[in-house]
Amino acid sequence: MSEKVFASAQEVAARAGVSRSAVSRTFTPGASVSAETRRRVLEAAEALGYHVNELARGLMRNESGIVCLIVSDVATPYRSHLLCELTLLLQNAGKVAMLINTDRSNGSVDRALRQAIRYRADASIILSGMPDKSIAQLCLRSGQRLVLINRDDEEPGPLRINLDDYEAAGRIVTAFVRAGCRRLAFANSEAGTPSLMARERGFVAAASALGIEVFVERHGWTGYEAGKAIAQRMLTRAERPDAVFCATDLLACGFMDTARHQFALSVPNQLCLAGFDDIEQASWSSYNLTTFAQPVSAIASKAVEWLSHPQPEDDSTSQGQSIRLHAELVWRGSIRGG
Amino acid sequence: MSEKVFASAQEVAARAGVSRSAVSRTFTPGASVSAETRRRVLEAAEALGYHVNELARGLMRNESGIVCLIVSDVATPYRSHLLCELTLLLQNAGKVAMLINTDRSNGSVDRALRQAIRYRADASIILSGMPDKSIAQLCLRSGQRLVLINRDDEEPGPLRINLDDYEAAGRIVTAFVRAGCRRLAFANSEAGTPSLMARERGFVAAASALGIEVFVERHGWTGYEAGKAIAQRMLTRAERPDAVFCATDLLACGFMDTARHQFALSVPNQLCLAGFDDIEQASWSSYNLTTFAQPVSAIASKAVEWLSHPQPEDDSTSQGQSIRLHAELVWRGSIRGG
DNA sequence: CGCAAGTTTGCACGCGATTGCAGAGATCGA
DNA sequence: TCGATCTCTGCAATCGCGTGCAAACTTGCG
Repeated sequence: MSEKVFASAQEVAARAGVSRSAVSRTFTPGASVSAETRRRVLEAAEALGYHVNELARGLMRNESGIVCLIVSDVATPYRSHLLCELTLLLQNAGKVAMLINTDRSNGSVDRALRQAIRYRADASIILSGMPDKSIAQLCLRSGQRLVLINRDDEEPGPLRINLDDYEAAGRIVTAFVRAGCRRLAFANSEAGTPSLMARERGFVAAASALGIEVFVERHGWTGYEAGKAIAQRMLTRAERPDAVFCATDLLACGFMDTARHQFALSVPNQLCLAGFDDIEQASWSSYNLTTFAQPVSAIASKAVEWLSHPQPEDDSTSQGQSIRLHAELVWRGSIRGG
Repeated sequence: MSEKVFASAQEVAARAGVSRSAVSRTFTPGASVSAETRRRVLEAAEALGYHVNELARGLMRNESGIVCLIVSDVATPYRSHLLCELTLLLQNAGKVAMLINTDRSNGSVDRALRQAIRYRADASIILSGMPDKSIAQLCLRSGQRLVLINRDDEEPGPLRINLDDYEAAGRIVTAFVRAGCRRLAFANSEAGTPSLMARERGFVAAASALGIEVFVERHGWTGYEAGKAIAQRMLTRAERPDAVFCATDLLACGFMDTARHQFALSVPNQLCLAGFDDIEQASWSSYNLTTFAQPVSAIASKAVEWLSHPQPEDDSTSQGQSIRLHAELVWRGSIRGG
């Protein structure tokens, strides 16, 4: 890694018999170079195996082309799906994605953002966890764009993309009731992220409006295992629920498996279930889960679009923009009727 | 992105009343600075919100700290798991991961590697797809480390990490036969990657050694849907197989679902199944799939270890190293007996 | 106190690029 | 033929940092 290995613009210039500036201009779209010069430069570059050094370019331009993706639980279906979509769009926009994996410990998002700053990332997209306000401020002050996905929050400055979690949760109550269910329950994790809590509140509120009280259980992390554990508890209660809304598809899968294989309950005949995210597994025929679809592509494209276009921040306070997307109900077979 | 926003080492030096070199040395581990100077520098840095510019540093050091991860099908369980593990280890090693998604475009691995070169990545880890030989050569010549995971290939130079796919496939034949199965089949995708083909060859060979002919079907991409489609075809044949080895867990899940829900077959009573990868879903109780575990952590740590340590390339020909890891059979409930 | 050895520190150069500025040609109309 | 205008091109400054080298300072010991 120590010996010099790459041809520099200098050497290309020498070989092509032009100045270094000419080389630079050849590789800068929209710069003024004559066709002849350009040809000779390209030829020399090819011969020498020249590749623009983005580090140096970023240094001068004050724009690295790097976008940081800050995310925990990368291996989770929903997260990896979003990640996939984002990287694809970023690449198309001529940016490059730097992936920072945060665990759930606190302070790890801050470390990630600091890393982003050190590489002078043009922007950061936060898929999980919340940055400390001071760090977020630092990012913003330093001209870095910040996008928060599904982290509803009043932090000023960044772009915030959220779903209508609250309303969606209300809609599923209707579906449950229409299916004849009366003993409603909500399965949540202890994570307590804004979107999860919004789903819970929306569900409870809508049920309450119909005079139904919801049994809420929060347990563990937002995964399959937690779903099993919650089912374990809920289904052994005297007053067993006949409809459960799980805050997440993973929870729902775990719940359904335990309900069927351990309690021999038939879904949806004896128990109605719904989830949220519409991960791939929800459509697998073993689950066939009715759920809400995260508009992953829309989320990703909104984010990238906002990063690419010098967004209209003429808005006086530069208070940041907030986008609210719709989570569509995907009707499958885990609720009666339909 | 245009106005200058960050404090430079220069300004920190001024505020601390020292030279710029002192600042630089303070942030360079192992450099010679007195405790007093260091303190004043750190204080000034804190006050000014100074953060080392890794772009500039990388420029000087000829070592960016960037490692490129080149991968397709990011949203797939196995890939995202590996990705997760890799980024975590890279971060611990003080490197940073640049994610390049090679979906939906051909020649994209080459473009990706070129991108890696332009950012002067210290190394690239290729999880999918094969680079053009000439590009790979370019990477190597330019001092970039190259790691190929599960792309068995005789390309010289890089580190190659592979599993004992061939032997593993042989072991599952034994298990099937012991369970009393005689009509063996192999479900593969058309992808034809080295590891998939090795599994197929190993399976066919081991069966053939026992005088059993294997029915092989290749179809579609390596996912759930392909598994369903293959099951559809295989199970409508006159001579229906009683044991199927799927090249991938995703294929196996699709296969199992179709076998059960559409052909009303009982697994493992009427049909034995096995997969490969040990994705999370394989352990879900709806599938409870017997499969081979990819040693994901081991793969990741081998890769990162090799990148971090100036590996012993004193090996005369610098022919590249090849690591072969063991895929352990995880026995669950989709094969009779055990 | 004097000198050798060791520790810090500052200077100045280089890394590989972009870009404002001004000069050199080229084109064109009168 | 002569400016005037326009297109190219090279010069040199700059971005933020690392590091060899030599000067300055500190320390220890006789």
